[in-house]
Amino acid sequence: MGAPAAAAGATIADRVFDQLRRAIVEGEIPAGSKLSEPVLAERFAVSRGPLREAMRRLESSNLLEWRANVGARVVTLSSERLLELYQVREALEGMAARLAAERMSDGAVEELKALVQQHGRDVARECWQAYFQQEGDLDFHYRIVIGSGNLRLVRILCDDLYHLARMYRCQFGMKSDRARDALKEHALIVDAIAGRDGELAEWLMRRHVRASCANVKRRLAAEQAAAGTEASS
Amino acid sequence: MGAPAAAAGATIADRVFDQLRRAIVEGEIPAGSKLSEPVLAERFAVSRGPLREAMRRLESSNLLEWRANVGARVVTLSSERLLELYQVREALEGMAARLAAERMSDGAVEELKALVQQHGRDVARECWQAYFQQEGDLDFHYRIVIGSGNLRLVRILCDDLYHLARMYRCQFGMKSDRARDALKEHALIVDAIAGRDGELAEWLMRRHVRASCANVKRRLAAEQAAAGTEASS
DNA sequence: TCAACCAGGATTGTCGACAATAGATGATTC
DNA sequence: GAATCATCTATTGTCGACAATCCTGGTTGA
Repeated sequence: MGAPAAAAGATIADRVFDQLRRAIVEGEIPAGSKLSEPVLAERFAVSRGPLREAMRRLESSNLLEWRANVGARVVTLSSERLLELYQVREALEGMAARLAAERMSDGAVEELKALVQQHGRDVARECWQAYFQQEGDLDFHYRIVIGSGNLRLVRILCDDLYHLARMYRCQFGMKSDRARDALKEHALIVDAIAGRDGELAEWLMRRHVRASCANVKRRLAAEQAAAGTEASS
Repeated sequence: MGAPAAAAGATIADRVFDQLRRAIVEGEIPAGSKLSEPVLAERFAVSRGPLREAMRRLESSNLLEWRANVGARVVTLSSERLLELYQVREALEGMAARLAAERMSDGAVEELKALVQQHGRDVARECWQAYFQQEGDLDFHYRIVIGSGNLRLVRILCDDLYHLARMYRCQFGMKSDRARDALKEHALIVDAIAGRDGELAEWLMRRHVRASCANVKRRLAAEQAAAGTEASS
């Protein structure tokens, strides 16, 4: 699910890649901080070779920024970049929904329906809320992207962007106060996909992503304002 | 323009990255072929360390496929993958056009207009045709993506997808028999951007990409058919 | 004859050491 | 006292060698 594991016949570089990514995404290594190769090599008990390979891959995933002869830093999160991320997601997930409506197998559509119903029960019970619901949300989006049958789309979204999105969630501490609305939107999207209406599915998905984005914007603005009054008091 | 150069204070791995990418994109190293680290290290006169780093980056750019303990292969081009690429481009470049219409500076819009007019003159003269026009096409799309002001979009399209697109062009030997139509579509897109009509710009850009895709599909089908008769004759 | 098994060779993965570069520290000069 | 420059240290970039793994071909057994 959370896709942590390095594959079976994995190499050291693979393992370090996973571990380091987790540490960065979850904020254990703070955003913007410098990564020292000797330090990390010791921490993971590997030599610098595999470590550098892992870091290079993290760089390609847009989690690290590399400067020649200087070193690597964890990317700094900013609200601008977060909004950029939402714009890209809107475009790509919209396309994914359209394709999924056209090509997803009937079985997969049924599973998707079941998933949304399960989420509905979870939200109604209002118990596991926040974090768990978040994972559920990701699961929903994952399935549609995979259902698109477009491997390049899957790569871009699942291998790169979703990790970044998770990083923002972890570090900006976003709990989902939008679960109820989001769930409704999910249900509509599933209906469109089940009805094989690609155009509608895309439109709904794009609106859904924009709504998430607007919610985040609102929260950021509120935070900003709170910080402002705090500073001036 | 073609963005070949490794930056000034570049490292060996950077240089090898650029050279190797060029060799792969232009088909000097054939698609699907295996890359031997010792052989390549000798060819570029570097040790395997920087070479492996370059290869890892090529892998992240989706130009290589890596299997642990086995080695790296150049990706194999297929028509399915090409169509996938067009779908992703449609989504992303559509979004780019929308954002460009909203945020591109007036100066940049003027330059874009001038570019399209220049292309118009080139096509009318019908001299440099094919290759040059192709580069011109890429230039047009580049500018719009950059004009979107969305750095993540720029990265995905310019750093990865466009190289792949160029690889298909080089190796499927696609000459542009669509220059005239494409040019008209470009002109419409520029008008929409200049009119700050984001929705229209997106719609036009998506249609433009779909038209390119349809053209490629037609050609592939024709090739397929030709190969079929050839085989049965 | 065919399948499974077992070296042999070659390639990839990993490591530690050396070279080159950037940034910091302190001395010198205006 | 501040700015500049030289030196010095720590980090990164690169290399060659060793260890682990996979593919190939031949061999043996049923």
